[in-house]
Amino acid sequence: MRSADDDRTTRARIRDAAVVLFGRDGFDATSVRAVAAAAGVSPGLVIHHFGSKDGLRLACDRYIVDEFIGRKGELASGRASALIEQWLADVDRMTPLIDYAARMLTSDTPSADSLFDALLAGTAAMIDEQVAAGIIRPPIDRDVTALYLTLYGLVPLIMQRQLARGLGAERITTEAIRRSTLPILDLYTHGLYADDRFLVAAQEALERTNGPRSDKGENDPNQDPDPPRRRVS
Amino acid sequence: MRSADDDRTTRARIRDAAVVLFGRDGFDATSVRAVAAAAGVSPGLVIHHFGSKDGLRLACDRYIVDEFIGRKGELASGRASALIEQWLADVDRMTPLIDYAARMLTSDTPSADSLFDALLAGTAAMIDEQVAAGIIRPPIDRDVTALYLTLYGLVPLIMQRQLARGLGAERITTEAIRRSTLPILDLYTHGLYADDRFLVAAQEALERTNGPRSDKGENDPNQDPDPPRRRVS
DNA sequence: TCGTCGGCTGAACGCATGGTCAGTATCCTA
DNA sequence: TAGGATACTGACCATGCGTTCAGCCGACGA
Repeated sequence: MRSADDDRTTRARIRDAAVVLFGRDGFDATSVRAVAAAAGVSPGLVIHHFGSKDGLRLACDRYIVDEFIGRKGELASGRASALIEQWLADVDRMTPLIDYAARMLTSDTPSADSLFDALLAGTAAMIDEQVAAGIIRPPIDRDVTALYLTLYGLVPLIMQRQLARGLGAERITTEAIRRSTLPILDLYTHGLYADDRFLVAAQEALERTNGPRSDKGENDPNQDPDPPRRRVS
Repeated sequence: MRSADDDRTTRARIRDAAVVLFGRDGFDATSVRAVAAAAGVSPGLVIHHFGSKDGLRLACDRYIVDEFIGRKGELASGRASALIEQWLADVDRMTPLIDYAARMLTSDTPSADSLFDALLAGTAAMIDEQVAAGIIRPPIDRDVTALYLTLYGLVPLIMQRQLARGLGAERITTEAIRRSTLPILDLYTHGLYADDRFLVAAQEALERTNGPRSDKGENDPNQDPDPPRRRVS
C-alpha cells in the first residue's frame, strides 16, 4: 500500500519492493505477484514497467551496483569491509541492499561480476595507498592479496547468518562487530602463526616443483603447493 | 541413463543425480522431472522414494553432511581450508559435493547450520592443538578466531566463481591454488599491517566506550559482555 | 503354479507462475 | 477543450510444476 507521503515514482516503488523481496527470499522464490502486492500495484504493471521478471531483476541489479559504487564511490574506494560501518549506521535502509548484494555476489551473473570487480579495484587501490603510506607491508602479490582481502571483507555479508550464529546473536549487531574487531585486527596485524615455518616450507615446496621450470604441467596434477601441516620439526 | 556397471541402489542414483543438479543449478531451478531424467527413472519414482521434493533435499543434505563430517571426520578436524586438498585430489567426485555444500551453507537451513557447526568445531579443535604445539599464537578470543578462520576457509567454496575469475582462471585449478599459497600464508604469518597502530587504536576505542561504564543514555543495551582485554603491545 | 509385494511407469490433476491484452483512468500538450 | 500518450487494472492464457494414482512387471515364498 502506498503511503501518502511516498513521493517515489511507481517504478521506483516496485523496484524497491523487489529489492526487499529478492534479497529476503531470493529471486526464484519471489513471484511477480508478490512484488506487485508489496508495491501496492497490479501484477500487469510490473511487467509494463520492466518488460519481464528478468527485466525487473536487471533493474534491481543496476540499482544495487549504482548504490554501492556510484554515489558511494568513496565507500568502495576503502576496504570492502568498510561497508560494515555504513551498514550499521543506517540499518533499516541498508539491510535490504546488503541482503540483495549478498545474494547477487553468489549468483553467477554478469552483474555480480561487475560489482565484485568494482569492489576488488577499490581494495587494490586502497592497498596501493596504504603501502605507499607505510601502513601496509608490501605484499608478495598485490593482486592476489587484494582478491583475498575483498573476499574476506565480503564474508560478513554473504555468510551473515553463520557469522551471527557464531557470535551468539540473531543478526549482525554493533555488539557482534565489537567482539570481532580485536581478533580480526590481531590477525591482520600479527598474523596467526607463531613463526614463519609454514611460509618458508611453502616457499621451498613451490620452488622445488617450479624452479627447474621442468614443465611440471600434467605429469604431476596432484602436487601439493601447501606445506606439510603435521610434524613440526 | 543407467550404465551397465552401475551397482548403486536406484535410490542412491536418484540422490546422486539430485546432488549434482541441485549443486549446479540450485534447488528451486531444478525440477523433479530433471532429477528423474538424470537418474534415468520416472518422476513418480522420485516421489515414491523420497516422499516429496523437500524429502529429496533433506536426503541430499544428510548425505552431504555425512560425507563431509562423517566418514571424512579427519578432514573436518583440520582447517576448513584443508578441504581444498581433497577437492583437488579427486575433482570429478568432489566437485558436485562441494557445489552442493556451497549452496547449502548459504541457504538458511538447519542442515547448513549443523554442517557449519561441525566445521567450526573442527577448526576450534585444530586451533587448540596448534596453540598447544606452539604453532599458532594464543588468540585473543579463541571462539571468534575459530569462527573467522572457518568462514575464511570456506570462501574458496562459496565464492568459487569470483576467486577463479580474480586468479584469471575458469575454475579453481592447482595453478590457482599455487598462486594463492604464498600471499595467504604471508598474511597468516606476518599479518597485513606494517605495525600495530590500528590494533592499538581499536583497543583504546573499545576501552573508551566500554571501560567507564558510562551508562550512555538508554540504559545501554549495548554494553559489552566481553571481558576487558589485555593490552597487546 | 499361484499370490503378493515392492519397484516402477506415465498419464493425469490441480495449481501457481510469468506473461498478455483489452479496456479504463489520468495526465500532458496543443 | 480535444486528443493522444501514458499509467494502470484485472481477467485471462499457456506452461511447467509437484504430486497422485491406477496399473504393470519381475522376484520370491508357499
